[in-house]
Amino acid sequence: MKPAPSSVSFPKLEEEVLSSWQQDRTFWKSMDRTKSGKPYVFYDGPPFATGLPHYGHILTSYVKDTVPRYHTMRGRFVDRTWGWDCHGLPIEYEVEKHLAISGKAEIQKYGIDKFNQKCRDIVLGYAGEWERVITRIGRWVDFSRQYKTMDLTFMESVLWAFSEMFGKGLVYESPRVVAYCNRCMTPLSNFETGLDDSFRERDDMAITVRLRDRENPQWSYLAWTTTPWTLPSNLALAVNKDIAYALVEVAEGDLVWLAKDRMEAMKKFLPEEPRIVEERPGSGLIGRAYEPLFPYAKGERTHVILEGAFVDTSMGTGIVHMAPAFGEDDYNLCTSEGIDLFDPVDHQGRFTEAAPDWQGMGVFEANKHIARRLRETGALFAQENYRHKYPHCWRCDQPLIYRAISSWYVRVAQNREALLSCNEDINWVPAHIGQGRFKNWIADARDWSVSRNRFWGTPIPVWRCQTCGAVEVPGSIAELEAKTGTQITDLHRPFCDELNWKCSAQGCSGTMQRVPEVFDCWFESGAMPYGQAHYPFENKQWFDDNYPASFIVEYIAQTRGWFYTLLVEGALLKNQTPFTNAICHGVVLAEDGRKMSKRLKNFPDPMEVVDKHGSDALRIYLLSSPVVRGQDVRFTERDVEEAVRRYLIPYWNVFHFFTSYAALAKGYEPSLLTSASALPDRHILAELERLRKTVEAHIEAYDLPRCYQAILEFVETLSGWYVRLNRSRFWTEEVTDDARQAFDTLYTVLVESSRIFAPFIPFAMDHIHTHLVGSSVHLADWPVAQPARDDEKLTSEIDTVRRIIECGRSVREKVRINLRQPLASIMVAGVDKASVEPYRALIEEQVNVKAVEYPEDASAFAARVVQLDAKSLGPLLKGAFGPTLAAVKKGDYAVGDDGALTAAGTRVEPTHYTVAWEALSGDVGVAADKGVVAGLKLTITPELKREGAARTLNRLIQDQRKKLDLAYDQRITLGIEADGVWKEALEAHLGWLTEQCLAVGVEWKAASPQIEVSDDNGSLKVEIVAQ
RNA sequence: GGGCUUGUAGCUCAGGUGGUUAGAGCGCACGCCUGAUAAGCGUGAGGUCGAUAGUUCAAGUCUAUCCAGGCCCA
Repeated sequence: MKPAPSSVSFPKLEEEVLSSWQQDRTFWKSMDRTKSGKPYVFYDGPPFATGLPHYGHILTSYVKDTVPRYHTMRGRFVDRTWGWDCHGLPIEYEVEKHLAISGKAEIQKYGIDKFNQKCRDIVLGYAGEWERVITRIGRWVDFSRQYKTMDLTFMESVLWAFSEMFGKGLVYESPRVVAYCNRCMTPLSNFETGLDDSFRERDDMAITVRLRDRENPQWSYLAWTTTPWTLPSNLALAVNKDIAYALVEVAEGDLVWLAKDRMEAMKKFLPEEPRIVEERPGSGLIGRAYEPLFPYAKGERTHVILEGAFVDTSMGTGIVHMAPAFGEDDYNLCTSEGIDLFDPVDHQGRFTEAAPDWQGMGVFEANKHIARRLRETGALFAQENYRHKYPHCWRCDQPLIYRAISSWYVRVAQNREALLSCNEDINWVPAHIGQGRFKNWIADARDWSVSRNRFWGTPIPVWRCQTCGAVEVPGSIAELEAKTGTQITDLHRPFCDELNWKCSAQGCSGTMQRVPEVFDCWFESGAMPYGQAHYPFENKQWFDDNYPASFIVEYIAQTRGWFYTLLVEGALLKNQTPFTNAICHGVVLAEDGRKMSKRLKNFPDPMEVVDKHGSDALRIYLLSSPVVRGQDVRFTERDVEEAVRRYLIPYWNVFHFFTSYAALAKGYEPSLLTSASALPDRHILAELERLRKTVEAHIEAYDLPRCYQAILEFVETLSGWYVRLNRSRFWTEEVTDDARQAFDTLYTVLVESSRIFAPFIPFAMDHIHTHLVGSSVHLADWPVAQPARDDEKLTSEIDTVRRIIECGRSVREKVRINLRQPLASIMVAGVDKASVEPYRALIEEQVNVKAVEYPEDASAFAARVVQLDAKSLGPLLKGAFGPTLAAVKKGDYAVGDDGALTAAGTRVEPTHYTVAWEALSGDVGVAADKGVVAGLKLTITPELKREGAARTLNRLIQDQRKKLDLAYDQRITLGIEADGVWKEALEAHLGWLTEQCLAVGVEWKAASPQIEVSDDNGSLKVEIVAQ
């Protein structure tokens, strides 16, 4: 056994372990040795490679590494392939920036083929950086078999998924109101409009218009809007049936309706003392028809008052103008009422010939012209400036509009029950996600718009006959090739757009042409289980055998993202949840509690933290924090350092201790043992067994913080208790039976605990395990259960002994009697003598007392306290329990001959109380801890005083030896001049002292002393001469 | 406005099924260096458990309301 260095740089150690992993192909070996094991399937959500990995990715990666490492050690085959998300607007935006172009028109002018090629060129731009970072932090994942969402095989599986859904009648095309950028000529996803800064203050013109009732020319309805340009598209008004509306006289014979609650807000446009002619609830207005403001829109059921539950009185007039082409509520309400859209605005946001008065005019420009026209016709009731938050395009900064755009939908809403039932099969960590946020989200899931009017993505595989409108949705490349007779090597636009074939409808000679849209990249990530396996074109059996996955992990926002899209596609395609366990982690915030921001530089670079403290420390810090329970965490470098100090260093020191002394012990060859006979050895093995059980239970429940807590407690017991107390057993060159057992015990504990720690602290544990055993810990099996090591009695006895010792230390600290000063005895109460007695010598040594006593009558240092058994007595006594407890606490009770206790007039049977002890208050010589009371006899007899002085003298000499830089085995002679207690101490303990400090001779003269003391003990001079 | 979530020591956090005296680390104070470890060890001070009301013999824990923060939805 080679001795390990006493200290180590963990980042450097990690680099060495990394290179050994690389050299020995350790990851591949671990896959190889489990390849016949039962698969443990985990799905890896693909990230975009357009930016560098940040703490969130690193956190997710740690979880994605730790859990599979554990299951690998349990013999499961955990395939881990990397994936990349390649498609979508973020990539397109990067390319637009790069090419200095913006918007669909410019992209089309530039050429879709060239544009998409650029996307392909940059999409893996940071892939190398990612691989470097992921590798450095110690995540094992196969980069050589990575899947990409832009692979032909992946895209084919996406086609299959969509076509499958189409075949089940789960797909339809429909307009929907979305945020739209006139300049980029594309809708924006809610992800994009949700970006910081996209909602900004903007001043708009808010106008209130009057719309005249068709039957009663005296009546008008007041409607308020901040988008006058939508008024030419007005098709209806909406009121809330429960709100009170007032008919107010504004001039002779001129009556207007508005919500009564809004009169105050509108008062400057109303007469000073408005006369309410009539009041009605909204239900009394529903169905009335009014005169259109503009003559453009024609329709049968248009220009009537509808009921809108969304109408409230927080702004406007309580009567809402409905332009179904330009508002979500408007659209939903009007379509449900059978009113068709009227959309006189083109893709660039300009009025078309459908609104001839404004044709060619941009909508924002049109606002003031429309207002002027309305003023001229008398329809303008009021006009104000209105400052509000308004969404802007995050790319070109133009204000967005809301408009109905045709889109392809997956029917989610009508399948909510299926989603909910799938959700019941998922174990969520934390559990509230599954019953709260996620469940609520799917409980009112809406149909999912899966198409985007863009370029870089998997094409929506819908071909439509240009003549008769027939639709075909091919679900495979083979099908497409058969129809077109061309070989397909790329499905991206524009190649897929060029694929046509003759319509097969009877009597139709039209051409089947693909619709222009591509998929929302979320549809592709939700199809990841199929795409990565190229299901069902390949790996069909494997997939069917291994669906659903056991485990996935992502951050909490993905309840609306990947968690959701996976579930939707799994439920619709497989009628089964795609994953059965999900860890939902929180967000890593900056130390100041805000989001991490590169601009603010409020966080340290992750790789610098890794270089400084190591990846193990970062992993420990993150995975032991509440962030893996779905809460947010404020990143603190201090706490990463703390992980090094609390976990790594103490464990390393134990390792160093073992290897150093094992190297000195002649002929010692370490071997693993299953059990030991010596008490301390049995104890630490019992603790080891408990550790294994605890960690196993928690990791199986996907509770990572509790695993780390168990690890920490074990490290503390091993280092602070077992090694500290058993050191002397290892100081031997001769390997006695006891020494061998101590060595083998510690060896066993180190080997097995390093295996238990391995998934959680993979670098350091591999180094240590390899040093001890000669092979990687990640190629080892998880330790098997050792029920024989279990010993609850022993562990609880040791707990008591530790308490006694701590009480002793506490007393000494309080009364300022140094541990070097021996005392006569420690008196103990509140413990079972028989279970403590075996540890008598240990207590005496640790507390530095001559005896341990268990006085029959402990009243000298401890007070009797009766402890009522609240759990059994409470329900029995009910209301009498409180007073009884209070009386007992005051000491106001009596115990009868039969052992029954009476307090506050209540009789308590002996089975309902126990007697414990607490420290006698005011006695400084006593300390108590959880029922254990210990008192020290503080009287220092002259004899004890001499012994204490001798020990102090020894310390002084040893101190001086060190100052003189003497070797451990350097012999010395002492020159001493002493009087008082010092002298007495020397007389009594000279033999002991010379032995302790390796003195071969003593002279009672100190000509040039290095030590000079003068205190209560007298005066002392000591001279040390090396021999 | 609705949903979820958090509120426990100066700071960061633990606290199955209600039970008498609420725990840990950091920080702070004090003490301890010859035998694995000063990147260490020990001891101690520090808390009306966000507020109020309720249920109960008994509430940090259960219920309701409110206050404050976070995330999401509208």
